[in-house]
Order: sequence, then structure tokens, then C-alpha cells
Amino acid sequence: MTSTTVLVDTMKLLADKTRLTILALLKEKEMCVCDIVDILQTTQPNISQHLKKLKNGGLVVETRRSQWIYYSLNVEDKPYLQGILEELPSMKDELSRFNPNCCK
Amino acid sequence: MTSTTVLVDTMKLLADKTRLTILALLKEKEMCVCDIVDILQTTQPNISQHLKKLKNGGLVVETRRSQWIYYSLNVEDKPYLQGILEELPSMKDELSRFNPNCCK
DNA sequence: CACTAATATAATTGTTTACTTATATGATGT
DNA sequence: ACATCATATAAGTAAACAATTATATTAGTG
Repeated sequence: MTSTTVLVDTMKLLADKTRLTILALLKEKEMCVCDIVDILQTTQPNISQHLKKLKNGGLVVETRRSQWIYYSLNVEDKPYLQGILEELPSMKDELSRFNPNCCK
Repeated sequence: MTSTTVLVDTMKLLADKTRLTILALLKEKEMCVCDIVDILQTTQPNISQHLKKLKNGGLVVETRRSQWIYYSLNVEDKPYLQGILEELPSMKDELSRFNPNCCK
């Protein structure tokens, strides 16, 4: 069982368009920060700060691979979020349109 | 499919402890405003404003029955919320402990 | 029609939060 | 060691938001 306070904190993480879009992107595949910055067309610090919140909230994990840091979803232990994650729109179009490949 | 914007607005409704607790209460049974005020131990305008937001967001519906207005969950058309609603803690204890019966 | 009870609305205040700009850290390649 | 690229952190600002206090509305009752 999850306490209401923890649940509220998790809902706060989902209550932001930038973060929800990041999660929608990570649903497709793991991504590095520069990818997300390119696709969402905002500043690097903005994305970096959102990723930090998502990481602190346990929704994503990071993996450094040489100079790039890849983020990926970490929701296996939160099945109650599945419905919402499934409801997020597909980001396939955005991914194929931009295809930034900044981290290669 | 639900747009990200609508989804964000719905998540904002869930990203508050008072509102999440109201939803947990309404999961047990429909309730009038004074019931909720008694149980959550806050002010009537506070609850009234939260209920208004939940109503505008389509998460609850109201039914006037003489001088009292009863609120109840309205989530049949939002299956993606089921997981979260199920994760909310049971309010049975609170209900039996207070049993305010202000609206009878 | 007054009076009361239940609920809603308005205005104010303090806090939280997202975003920006500037700077720092950390890794890679020369 | 230095320059560059990727990412993180810090500080400041403006907007969003929850809670409070005061007031308005609406329904029921004598």
C-alpha cells in the first residue's frame, strides 16, 4: 500500500506537461538529455531539472554511457501508474520527425 | 485517447492531499459537504473549493437532495484512473470513527 | 416574511513551482 | 593540460495554487 503523501508527490510529478511528455518519450525508448531537449524545444537546464525530479521520485533511472546520461522509465514497481502511462499519446511521430542523434 | 493537456489537468486534480483524500472518501460512499468538512477537519470554503475543482474536472458529480448537496465519484469514463483510485488507502476507519451525520 | 442551516463565491496572503540566465562539474579528445 | 561537449546546479522571477476570512446564495422552517 502506498501512503497518500507518497501518492500525492507522485501525482505532482505527473501534473506537468513537460514531465508527462518526457515520460511519454521514455515509454518509446531510453533517451539522453540532449535528445529530450531537442525534441521538446526547451532549454537544457529546464529538462535537467525535470529529470532530476522524476529521478528523485523514482519514476526514471539514469545510466551514464561515456559522456551521455541516458534516462529510462522505472515503473515496474508502480503498477497503479500503468493506466496513465498507457493513456499518454504516442511519441513515435516526434521521434521520427526530429531524430536528433545528438548522443552518438 | 486523451490529450496530454487534459491528462495534465486531471493529474493536477490528483496532486493535492485534500483532494486525493476526498476521492478516497467518495470511493466508500457519496457524501455531503458537511460530512467531508467534519472528517477532514478543515474549513467549509476549503472543501467547497476543492469540490468545485473536482467537479469542473469531471471527477465528481453533485446531486442536491433538499438542503444538502451530495458528491459522488464520476470515473467510469476514465479507466486510466482506476489504478490510482485503487491505490488510495481505505477510509473505512475514518468513516466509522467520525460518523458525523450532519446531513440527515 | 424572517431566521437558520448548508453551501458557494470573493478577496487576500503565503507558498510552491516552472522557467530563465548564469555558472559549475564532469567526461572526451587533441 | 586545454578546449569542447554534455549535463548539473544555483539564483532570481513570475505565475499558479491552497488555505483563510468574510460575505453571498439557496433551501427549509416557523
